Amino acid sequence: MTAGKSSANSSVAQSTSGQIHDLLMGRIQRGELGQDVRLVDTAVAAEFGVSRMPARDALMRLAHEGYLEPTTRGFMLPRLDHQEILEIFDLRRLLEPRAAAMAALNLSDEELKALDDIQAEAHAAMAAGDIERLHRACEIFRNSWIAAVPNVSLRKALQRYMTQVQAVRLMTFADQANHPLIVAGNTQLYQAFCRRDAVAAGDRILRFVFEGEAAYLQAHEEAHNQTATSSAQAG
Amino acid sequence: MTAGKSSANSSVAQSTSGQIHDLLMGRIQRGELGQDVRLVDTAVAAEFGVSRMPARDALMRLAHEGYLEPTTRGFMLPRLDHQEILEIFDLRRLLEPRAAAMAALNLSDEELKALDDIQAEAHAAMAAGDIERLHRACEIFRNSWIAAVPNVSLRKALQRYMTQVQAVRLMTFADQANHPLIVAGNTQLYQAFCRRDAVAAGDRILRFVFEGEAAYLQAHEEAHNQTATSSAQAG
DNA sequence: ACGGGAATATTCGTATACAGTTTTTGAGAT
DNA sequence: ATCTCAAAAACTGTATACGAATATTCCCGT
Repeated sequence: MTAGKSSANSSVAQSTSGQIHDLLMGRIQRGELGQDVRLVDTAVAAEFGVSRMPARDALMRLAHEGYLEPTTRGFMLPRLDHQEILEIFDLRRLLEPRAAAMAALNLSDEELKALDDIQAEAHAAMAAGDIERLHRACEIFRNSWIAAVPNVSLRKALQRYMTQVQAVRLMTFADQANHPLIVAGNTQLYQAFCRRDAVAAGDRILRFVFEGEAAYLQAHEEAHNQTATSSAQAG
Repeated sequence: MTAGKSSANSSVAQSTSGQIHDLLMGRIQRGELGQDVRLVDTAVAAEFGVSRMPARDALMRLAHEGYLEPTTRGFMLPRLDHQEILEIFDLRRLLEPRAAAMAALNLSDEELKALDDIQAEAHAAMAAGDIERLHRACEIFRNSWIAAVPNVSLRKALQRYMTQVQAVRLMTFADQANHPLIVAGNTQLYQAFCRRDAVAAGDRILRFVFEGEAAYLQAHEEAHNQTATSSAQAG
C-alpha cells in the first residue's frame, strides 16, 4: 500500500543497515548460508565497506525477526527445534485457510497468470529433478498468493513464518516422493483461485498444511534415526 | 522452554538495551503512553542514564516488533485506522478461540487464583465507576490467561495485537453500558477455565471478540457522528 | 601423552562524536 | 498581522573507540 513503510517487502531500503538487512535476508531466503556459517558484525561490515553499526543493526534485526539466531559468537541460522516447528504448524492451520479464502476473492487476473507461470516453472523443475529450482518456485508461488491477501495484518502474520515454511520445505523436499504431492497441491489451490472458490481454497490449504506436517514428521523421524545410527557407529 | 531465549516474556534482561526494551514495553502494555507522546532516543537515554545506543536499540526493536511506529521525529504508538482495527478483529477471531482453549487446559491453580483476584478487582472498579482501574484490570486479566498459552508462537502472535485491544477498550469503555458485559464475559471465561472446559473457553472468547467488535463499531459510529455535528457547528 | 589453567584473541555492548536531514523558530518584508 | 525565507535546533544514521565477557590457544604439571 504505502510505498516504503517497511523494508521487509524487498522495497527500496533507505539506510545502509536496511540495505544490508535486505541483502542478508535475500541470502537466507535463497539458502546461500550454510547451517554452520557464523555471521559476525565486523566481517559483514568489512564486506559492505561500512562500520560495525549498520551491520550490527541489520544482524540484530534479522535475529529479532527470527531469521537468525544470536549466539555467543556471531549470528547463525536458527536451529529451530522440533517443538517450535509443530507449534507453527498449529498456527498455520488457524491462519492460512482464511487467508487463502480471502486471496481467492481478491486475486487479479494478472496475479493468477503469474501463479500459472510459476506453477509451470515448478512442474519443469520437478521434471528436471532440480530440487533447488523447485524450492524457489514453491517459495514464489506461496509468496505470490499471500501477497494477494487483502487483510494486511493477516498477511504480515503469515510472512512471519516464512522461515518455518522454508525449513520444512528443505527437509521434506529431500524425499523426491513428496514433489508430486506438493506440485499437485499447488495446482489444486491455483484452480480453486481461478474459480474464485474461497471454500475450496481454504480447504485445500488446510490439507496442504496437514500434509506438510505429516511429511515433516516423517523427515524428522528419518533424520532422528539416521543420527542415532551414525552416533552408534561412532561410539 | 529454554531460559532466557528472548526477553519478550519479562524474564531477566541481560543487556541495558534489553532492560530498556522490557521497561518500555511494560509501559506500552499498561497503557502509560499517550497517543501523542513521541519517544526520542536521546530522551530515553537521558531518563535511564545511558548513552543513545541502548535506547536506540530498544526503540528500534519495539518498532520492529510492531509495538511502536517510527516517524520522522521519534517513535509513537501505532495509529490504527478503522480498517486496520477491523482486520485485527478478523485475526483475533482466528487465533483467540484456540488460544483460550489451550489456556484452559494449561492454567495452573495459582494462575486461576490470580485470574479470580483480578476479576474481583475488575468488579470493584466497575462498582466504583473507575474506568481507568477497570481498564487496567481487564488488561491484566487478558495478559494473565494469554501468558498461560503453551504455544509460544501463538502467544507472541496474540501479544502483537495488544495495541489494538487497548485502543478498542479505551473507545468502548467510554460507554458505561459496556462495563457489565465485559466483566460478565470475563467471569464466564474464568469459569470455563476453572472447569478446564476448552470448548466453552474457546466459544466464550469468540463471542467476546464479536461483542468487542460490535461495541467498537457502535463507538466508532458515535464518534463519527459527533465529529460530523461538531464540524457542522463550527462551519 | 593428557588434563588443567593462564595468556591471548575474538566478539559484544556501550560511549562518544560527527555529518546529513528535517522540523521548528524567528526575523524581516509586504 | 501575515507570509516568506533563512538560521537554528533537533533528530537520525553512521563512525570510531573502549571496557567487559567469553572462547581459544598454548604452556606447564602430572
